[in-house]
Amino acid sequence: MNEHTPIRVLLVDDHPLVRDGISSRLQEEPHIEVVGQAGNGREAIARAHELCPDVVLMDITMPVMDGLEATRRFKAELPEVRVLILSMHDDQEYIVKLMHDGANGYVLKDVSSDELIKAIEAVHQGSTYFSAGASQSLFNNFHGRPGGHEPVLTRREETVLRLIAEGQCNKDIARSLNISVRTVETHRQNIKGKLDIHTAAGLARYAIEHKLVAL
Amino acid sequence: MNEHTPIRVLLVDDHPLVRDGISSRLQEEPHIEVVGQAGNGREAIARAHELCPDVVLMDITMPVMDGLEATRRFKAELPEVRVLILSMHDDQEYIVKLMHDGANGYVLKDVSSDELIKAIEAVHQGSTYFSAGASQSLFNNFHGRPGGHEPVLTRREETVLRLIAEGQCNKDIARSLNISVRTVETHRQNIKGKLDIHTAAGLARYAIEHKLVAL
DNA sequence: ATTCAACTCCGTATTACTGCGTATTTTTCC
DNA sequence: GGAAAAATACGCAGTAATACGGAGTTGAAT
Repeated sequence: MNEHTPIRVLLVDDHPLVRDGISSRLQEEPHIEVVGQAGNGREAIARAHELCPDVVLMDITMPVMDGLEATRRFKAELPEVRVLILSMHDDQEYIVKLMHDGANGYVLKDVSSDELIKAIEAVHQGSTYFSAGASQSLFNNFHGRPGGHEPVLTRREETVLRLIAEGQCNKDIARSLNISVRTVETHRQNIKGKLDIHTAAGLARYAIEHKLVAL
Repeated sequence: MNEHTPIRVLLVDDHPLVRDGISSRLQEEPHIEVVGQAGNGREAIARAHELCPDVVLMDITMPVMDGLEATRRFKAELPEVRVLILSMHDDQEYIVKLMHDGANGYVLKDVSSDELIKAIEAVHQGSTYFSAGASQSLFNNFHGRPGGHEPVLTRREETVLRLIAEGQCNKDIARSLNISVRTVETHRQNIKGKLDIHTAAGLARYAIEHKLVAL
């Protein structure tokens, strides 16, 4: 990297304390300059237009506009800006979506600040950076199970699962979907078989975890 | 506060990056010294025994041992240590529980680092500190509903609910808690009565919604 | 036209859970 | 120390869900 012009970083996280902290740590590095901060995606884009940062270090979960949407906007409006995602969640689904939307790297919040700095340098140079946990996830997802070990539910099964997770009993579900209770039972059985989950509560948990239902 | 002996702070958060950041920021204050860090509650207690910090700055959600349990342990084993909770969630239930367990303050992660420093100073002096959002919550909780329309589960019921939401069946729960299946059934019954929820899936949903279980 | 997966429905036997009741022992609190 | 709340335990009739099994229909693949 160029020692004479520091890497200009825009910090985006909805927690000022976390921003302040990371900012404070990054300022210790002479070749990195935190040129601004933002508390959500919309702010981030506005500030980026003013500040022309090299790298945007962005959290995913934020109010107003989250990291996913913001990444899309960045790639549309300011494609020259490198987007480095900083997330708490080692979540394949997120990672895949984000990379698809043009993010240049993904770093878990449980890395050291040294590794974060390496990541910033890497994406600034044009590389793509994944922290250890994240790349592991991706690898598993793409290569580990070609057929997809993730049991995939059919559309109908997913619908039924959603209703179960909403707290409806089989009778209610049958009425909702205009099918017989027996059919609902069969779906339920098949779902449990596929997911290897054997209680209704477990199914609800699964559904929420996989974002089939909102809370 | 005494300018000659800095406030000794132990930083507890499961994200090294967040720890590093906050640590870096706190070190800028001459009257505060970060004497150590820990990644979960158990580590925190071990380190506290070695380091004798004045203030423990602790996250709630952590692996191995979370902030709630850790706070209880601190108050039992090291009552002279002041515990300042640092949380992302402006959640009445958490706050009430924590204060009951002896925490000395509660700061949301969306405060500025300046306010965090004030909070550390306050609890070190023996005061109790709430960040703006948190105290607002408490106020609402105590005054808004005198009778308390929110159905409150007992500790045991909460435990049972947690296990249900984790997908265990009554038999498993009974074994886990060393009580009879009938008793679990009774708890389940009482929980459903209090919450007016009538399916296991609904209970799981409730538990997740109210952060009794992690996903 | 055949094949396949998804969706639908059912029988039977078993197990799990519900709803309602009661009762004893701890804990907690004043 | 005594009242109140919580936790524990049990009975029992009834309902819901599970775990097996089998089977007919439909629509898309092509």
